[in-house]
Amino acid sequence: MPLRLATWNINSVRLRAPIVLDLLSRHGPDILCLQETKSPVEKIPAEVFQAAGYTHMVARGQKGYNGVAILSRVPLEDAGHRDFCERGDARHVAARLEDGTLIHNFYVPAGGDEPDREKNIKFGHKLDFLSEMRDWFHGEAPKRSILVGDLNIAPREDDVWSHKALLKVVSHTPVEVEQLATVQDSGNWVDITRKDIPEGQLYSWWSYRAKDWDAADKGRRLDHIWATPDIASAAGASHIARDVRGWEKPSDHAPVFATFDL
DNA sequence: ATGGTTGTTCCACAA
Repeated sequence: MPLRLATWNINSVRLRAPIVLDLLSRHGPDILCLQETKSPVEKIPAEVFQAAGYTHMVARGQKGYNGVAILSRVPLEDAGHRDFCERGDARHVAARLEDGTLIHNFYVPAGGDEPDREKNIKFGHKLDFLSEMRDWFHGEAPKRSILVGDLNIAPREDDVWSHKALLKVVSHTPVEVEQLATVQDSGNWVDITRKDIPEGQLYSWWSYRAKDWDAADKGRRLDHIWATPDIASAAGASHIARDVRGWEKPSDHAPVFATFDL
């Protein structure tokens, strides 16, 4: 059975419930992982998604910031979460499918503006979060696992509109790119999007601040789908739905898709 | 070098 999976930083699930429904009806993923829901779990309009066939939800939330949720039309169970950096932030949740496949949904800290942990504690928090991910996966040796989310790092030169212009911009600095590589190595994670689309510019986020995001096209690939090697070969059909960035009242992120023949 | 936009909450802050 092919499993169609999507990840999308929704930037308020309550405000954007209508376009979540549009995405579900037009693209019909089996599982949709959301980040920046910005809502306590009990205030997520789960009944609206249930009515559309997405009868399962695993989520963590808090008031105003962060928040992650997994909506599914196939059965899955809550597989817990980890409180990275012990701040009580809702930035990770995991779910297990009936066949045992584990799905991690992450919202990595954005890291502020200044890429220097001495001057900017948010950047330090981002690096510490990534170190904890690395150490955790190093100990876990994940199997049959999928990791998705807004990792807030665009690792490759062709994951940003200008490598040179962004070398000192948080999300594409060498220290972050190296740190993300250590996370990837620690779990033997395969970048599924780039396995399927190895060549060319690829973005999943465009700032709200650009006056014409589509024409300027100053994007970054911040949203990722990874998998462990035992199921990476079963993955395909990767796609970033760029057009969604142009919908009514859009998120600044576009959803990323992949299919797994599990 | 600067300012540009959006969302939530409370009278800023985070992205």
